[in-house]
Amino acid sequence: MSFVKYSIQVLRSKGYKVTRPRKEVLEAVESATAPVSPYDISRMVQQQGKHLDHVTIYRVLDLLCSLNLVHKVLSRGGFVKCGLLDEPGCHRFLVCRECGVLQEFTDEALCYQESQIARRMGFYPEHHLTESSGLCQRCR
Amino acid sequence: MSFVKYSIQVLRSKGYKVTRPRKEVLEAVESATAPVSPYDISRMVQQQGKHLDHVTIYRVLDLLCSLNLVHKVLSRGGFVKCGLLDEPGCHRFLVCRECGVLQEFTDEALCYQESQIARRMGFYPEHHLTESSGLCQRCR
DNA sequence: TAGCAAATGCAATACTATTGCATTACCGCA
DNA sequence: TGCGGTAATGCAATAGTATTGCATTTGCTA
Repeated sequence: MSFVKYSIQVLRSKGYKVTRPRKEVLEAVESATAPVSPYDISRMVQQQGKHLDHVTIYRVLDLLCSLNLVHKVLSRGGFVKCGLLDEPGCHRFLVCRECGVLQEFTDEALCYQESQIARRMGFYPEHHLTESSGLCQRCR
Repeated sequence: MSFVKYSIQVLRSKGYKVTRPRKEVLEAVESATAPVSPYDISRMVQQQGKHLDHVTIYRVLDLLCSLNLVHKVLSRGGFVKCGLLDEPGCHRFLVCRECGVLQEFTDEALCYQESQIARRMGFYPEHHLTESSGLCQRCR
């Protein structure tokens, strides 16, 4: 099932309305390989002759993040669709510093070790943020 | 040796001038346990009856980052002094979501594993960004 | 299809970040 | 210690990013 369709299902199942703005944000994120900012999305929508207020885009992205349908990539200041919709746990990213292309993966062992170290230091971890920057195969 | 003194040494050794603004930014960062933003620093300096232009603060922080004397903590949008000045390699952070207090550590094994996985996925990693959020002992 | 609550759009505003250029002040050298 | 050259700063202007409150619209249920 496509990212957009799956997301719409999730929205409905949680009681959120499926609106035109939400669908368009989903489609914009779906079509992107690299992280896109709220204003990127605004421009993408405009290029199709439509319009979305940027405030709406911010709010939609917030919601999608809270539902784990998209991730915020801090090192890029942008958002990507979640590439592992069915896999829970800690998601990690490889981001190409040249083209911004993104690959997503999880690794339970790594996540476990990280938590162990944190706890040994008296810290109670809830969420790990991991973004590796470097070069993708193409840009190399 | 204190963070400020060490940093001044590094600045000199690389041919950078040791100026009043640079010293004040270093002192502000030194005194903070949680990440501080450029404008935070601006306010801290003002509370001492002094003044620094925010543009200068941005530039100083850029420089200090490039010298690995401070780190930018993306999940907080702020900067902290490097807590492991003598240890090279990949630095990781535990950030308390309540009070923002930060602990820094490195772990070669983790870093190595991360790189291995990345390479197996056709990616050439250069830098790992890891920030775990959760609760510190006090806030728990 | 009518009504309600959720969601959007708009306006205003605050915060964050960057650039170019004139002026200042740090540092090496006499 | 004082001077000159250059790196660094401050200022002004501007662009980009993010948030809030409120009136209006729209999706969804009955």
